[in-house]
Amino acid sequence: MEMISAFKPASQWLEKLQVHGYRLTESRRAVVEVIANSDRVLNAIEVFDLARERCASLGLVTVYRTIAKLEELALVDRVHQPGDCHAYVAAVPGHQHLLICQNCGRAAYFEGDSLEALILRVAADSGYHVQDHWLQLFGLCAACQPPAGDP
Amino acid sequence: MEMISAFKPASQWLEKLQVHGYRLTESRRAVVEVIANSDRVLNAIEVFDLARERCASLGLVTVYRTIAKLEELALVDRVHQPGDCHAYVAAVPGHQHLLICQNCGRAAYFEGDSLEALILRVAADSGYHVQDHWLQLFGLCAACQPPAGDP
DNA sequence: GGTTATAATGAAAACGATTTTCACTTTCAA
DNA sequence: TTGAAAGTGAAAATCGTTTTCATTATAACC
Repeated sequence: MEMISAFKPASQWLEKLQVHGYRLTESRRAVVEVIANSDRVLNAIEVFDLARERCASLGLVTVYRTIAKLEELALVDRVHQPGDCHAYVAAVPGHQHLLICQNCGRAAYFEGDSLEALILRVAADSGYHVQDHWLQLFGLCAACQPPAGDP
Repeated sequence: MEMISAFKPASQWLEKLQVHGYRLTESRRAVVEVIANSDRVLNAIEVFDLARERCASLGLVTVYRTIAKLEELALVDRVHQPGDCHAYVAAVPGHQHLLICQNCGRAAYFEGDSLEALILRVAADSGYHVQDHWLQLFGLCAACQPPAGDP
């Protein structure tokens, strides 16, 4: 199994925005670069703070509006975590399962193909028509784990 | 695989509240009965509306406060869904995977033991120390599916 | 390059869900 | 029965997010 990192060149995102009729602005560029270049989940305020380093006049409203467009174009996924449903990550097409560090927010996607049999079985047993699923793992990334032998 | 329904006698919940030093009041009883007797996910307003049928003077604030206590005692789980992270269901100890109807909110728990191998593999590949996981299936329960042959 | 329609902007106001504050009421142990 | 403390509902405060609106910037067209 390979782990898939979420890095995507911001230029591709900007191009996709343009292709869909959206204009390229300084504010938008700043927001896109922050999210596209991050390997962590970020909420609106975090994006705002990071993006203002590139575009001081940026407003929080524009962060929300840009995130909404990026979600619409499937460039960004909204991430739900215990105690926080307001984070976003760069999406990776076709790999919908996330592994998230509960300390630093670092995120990695992985494939979960072995779920199919389980889902079929649950559908058969329950009578539900299963349309979608979420599998997410939470823990500590390598950098955030306490050194071995610590109390 | 067996499907586990979430029914729990409200009296057990009330007893557990009492054991933990919480007092039994009419408002609290009404909230507890609504959630304990529902097989669907409910948000605060839905609980409020249903519980007021038993306790007309009930305030929305008390709904929130009671839900918080029930979560703390692991009697209720907060449910995250695409587009709504503010629903609650009666918890079932030891079975943490949910199947939720996106039409009526009916919820069932199921076991997902086959996940263990997957989680171990992801942990080994990624270097993460995996502490928790969410597996949720979304779809339509038997009652909410359109009749076969419909367009 | 200049012009122009319109998309995008930020500030302020509005919004909805949740939490806090507070004066009053209820529970329950002594 | 009594009294300390927990619990209550209403109102106000708070938080994150969305809407409104007058202004600015973009990019297609000349």
